[in-house]
Amino acid sequence: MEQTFYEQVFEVVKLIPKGRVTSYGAIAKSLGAGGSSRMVGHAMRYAGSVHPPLPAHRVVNSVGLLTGKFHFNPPTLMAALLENEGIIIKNDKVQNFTTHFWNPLTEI
DNA sequence: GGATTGACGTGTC
DNA sequence: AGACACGCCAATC
Repeated sequence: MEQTFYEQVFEVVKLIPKGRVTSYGAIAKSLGAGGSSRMVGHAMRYAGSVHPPLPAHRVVNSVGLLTGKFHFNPPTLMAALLENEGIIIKNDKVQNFTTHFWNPLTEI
């Protein structure tokens, strides 16, 4: 099986350290997708379909907004998990986003 | 099989 | 600094 774009996305997401978050665009860039950041979002939609549920709660948009929180089982689960990892969520938004940001381009 | 939407990002006004 | 517009490509209708 060739590593599809989605599998690579899953791999990167799984590599996100605990207490850290990243953005769709950063993942897309690290995979060479560049502007195809939306593909990362589509890949995340498969997060609930894959066997090991991906820590999709660690993936937010470029401003640290929990855009996909409504796709979680209880929509509040995303913020709850992030807060459980020491990340502050306010107004469905990651506080100190740049501090908790995990750059796959650099850390991978 | 064409048209629309979408867990987004970046550039421009 | 906030709001609007465009692009990217896949999945769904």
